[in-house]
Amino acid sequence: MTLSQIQTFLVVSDSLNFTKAARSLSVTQPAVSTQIQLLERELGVSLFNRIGRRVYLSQAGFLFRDLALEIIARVNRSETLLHSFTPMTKTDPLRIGTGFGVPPNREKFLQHYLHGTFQKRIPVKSFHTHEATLISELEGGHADIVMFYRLTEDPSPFSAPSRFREVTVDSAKTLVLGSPGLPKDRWHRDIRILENFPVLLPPQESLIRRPIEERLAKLGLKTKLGIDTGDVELLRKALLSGFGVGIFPNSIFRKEIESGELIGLSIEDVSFDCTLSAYSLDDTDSLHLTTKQVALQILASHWSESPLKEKK
Amino acid sequence: MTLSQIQTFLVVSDSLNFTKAARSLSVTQPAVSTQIQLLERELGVSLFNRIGRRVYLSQAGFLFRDLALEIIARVNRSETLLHSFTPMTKTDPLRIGTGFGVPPNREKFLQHYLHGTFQKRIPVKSFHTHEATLISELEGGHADIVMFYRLTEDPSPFSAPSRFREVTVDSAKTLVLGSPGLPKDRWHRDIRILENFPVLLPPQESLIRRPIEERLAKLGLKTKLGIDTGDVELLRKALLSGFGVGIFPNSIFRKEIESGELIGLSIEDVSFDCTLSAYSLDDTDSLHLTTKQVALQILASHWSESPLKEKK
DNA sequence: TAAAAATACTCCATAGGTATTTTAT
DNA sequence: ATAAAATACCTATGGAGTATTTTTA
Repeated sequence: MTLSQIQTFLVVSDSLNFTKAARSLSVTQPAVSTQIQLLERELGVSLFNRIGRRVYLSQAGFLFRDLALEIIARVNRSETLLHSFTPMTKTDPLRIGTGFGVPPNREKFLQHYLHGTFQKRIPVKSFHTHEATLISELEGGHADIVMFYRLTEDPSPFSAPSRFREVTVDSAKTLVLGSPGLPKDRWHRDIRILENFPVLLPPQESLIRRPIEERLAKLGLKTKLGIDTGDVELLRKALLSGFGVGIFPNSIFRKEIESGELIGLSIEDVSFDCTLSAYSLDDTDSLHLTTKQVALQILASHWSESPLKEKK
Repeated sequence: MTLSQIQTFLVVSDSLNFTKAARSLSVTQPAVSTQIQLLERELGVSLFNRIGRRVYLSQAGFLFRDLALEIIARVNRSETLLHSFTPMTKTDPLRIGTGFGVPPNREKFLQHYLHGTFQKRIPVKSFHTHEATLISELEGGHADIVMFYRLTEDPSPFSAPSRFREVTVDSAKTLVLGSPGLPKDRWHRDIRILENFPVLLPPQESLIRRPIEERLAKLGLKTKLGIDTGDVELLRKALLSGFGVGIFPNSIFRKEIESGELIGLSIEDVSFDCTLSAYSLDDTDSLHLTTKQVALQILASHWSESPLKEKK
């Protein structure tokens, strides 16, 4: 399929006349015939019914027409948008706020890409705080990008979602995590284990804390809550020391799980999908991309795949 | 711009590496270079920043990426959709209901196209009734397609709009219409003329009656309402005889306006845009087009342009 | 008989390949 | 010195044109 075939199809579908279509496309009639035939052969359907010397759109043709219109509309939009594009020159520092479990100190990685994109040095300032604070920071215009974990099926935590652009930086599953050092006979897939150990949870202000607690309450489990802190380092040490088990998004402890230092059990009753999302103000209406949008894209496309490959 | 260029761009924008992209596209690196260069030249922007031997998406590249993804998604959807397409064989008669001002008796015209599309005779039954009745006919499943005029800026009159597919068959403007035979000195653009003649309006049940009356009320005009009927033939005769002036969508009396038998004045205060819409149950979820959807498309694409050309 | 689509065949533009150069790490 | 993109040049595929045939209204 080629764009010129799609365009030819659309013109023919308007006039229902190969000769007229050829004229308005400034080609000859056999050229139109051939292109439509190639398109039909490739799609495996007749787009037009040729009855006598009359031409009608077939059922498949009607189906294709809507999609073809959408394709051409986007091609034209690309052309007008990019043709009138002048790159922005903003060099303000980019303020990135991160919530619970989001690895800090990615400035270097991001700066690298920002430089490649803007061909200009754009400094990055990042800070780490509670989700609730983060959200108001973004809404108040004090941060350009914020990132935090949230339950995948929950709606966006923003009151005016359309103003903010969300990109998924990483997807994770909440897992019950424990040290392999825990007594073998108790460390199995039985949900009851949660009653026999201290249970470490994300901090109160985290957006994934409530769904976890709701699940635990629904199961009627009497868990002994251990540490309730946002300090991931502390939680990591507690888990590794065998102090207890924890319920966290797996990506926070991905390295430990991969190396076997921690084992994660995906127990249906308490685990759910969550998403590491980044938000920024949505400026797609304006002609030019803003730094934050580009940074968002960079975060989304490179964070989980190979976030550290540029560090070496 | 070609689809293969767009696809190449997307692969390169993922890997940010021409050589790797070339490998996964099964072409050579110079081929990728050339295609990206051609694309950039055509769009008039750099899509990638080549810094040293590193490649980064430029601002314009990020802008284009979203559109490119949408284009390719639709191309792929076309291919899967049409490849698994088997034409439907339904031959039930198509029940079309029309409201005020919609020319009846287009069965022959539609049947012609339906036959061309389905290569099978599909009978059409049409009936003419009040808008309110039409809507409940469609919702009750007693009509396949209904058509009526409505104010363009008004929302769809259906309670569950998502269930129904709307296509615009024609666009019109309500005009103050009068015969050229009316006394010259009174027949001008002064809105006050409406107080000195009987004013013919669309019937009560029509969806465009209320907006017209609201405008007249807003202007505080004391109009003498003449005939209140849905019979277009009667209204036409009343207008042509110079009995009074009327306020109707121009397309109802398009022929008379073009021939000069009637003159239409676009007086800002009372005229507004309206739309001749056709609705049917939206079945786009299912793989196959239904007869009514194809008929909708036919109506939309051929009604206003050349509705009668097949009659000769 | 005329008008429209399909077919046959030729030609040329362009996409892609090979070999090489340039550039930066 | 090596790895990656750009360039130069060549080849071949395929799209478009011309001439002709087929079909039907």
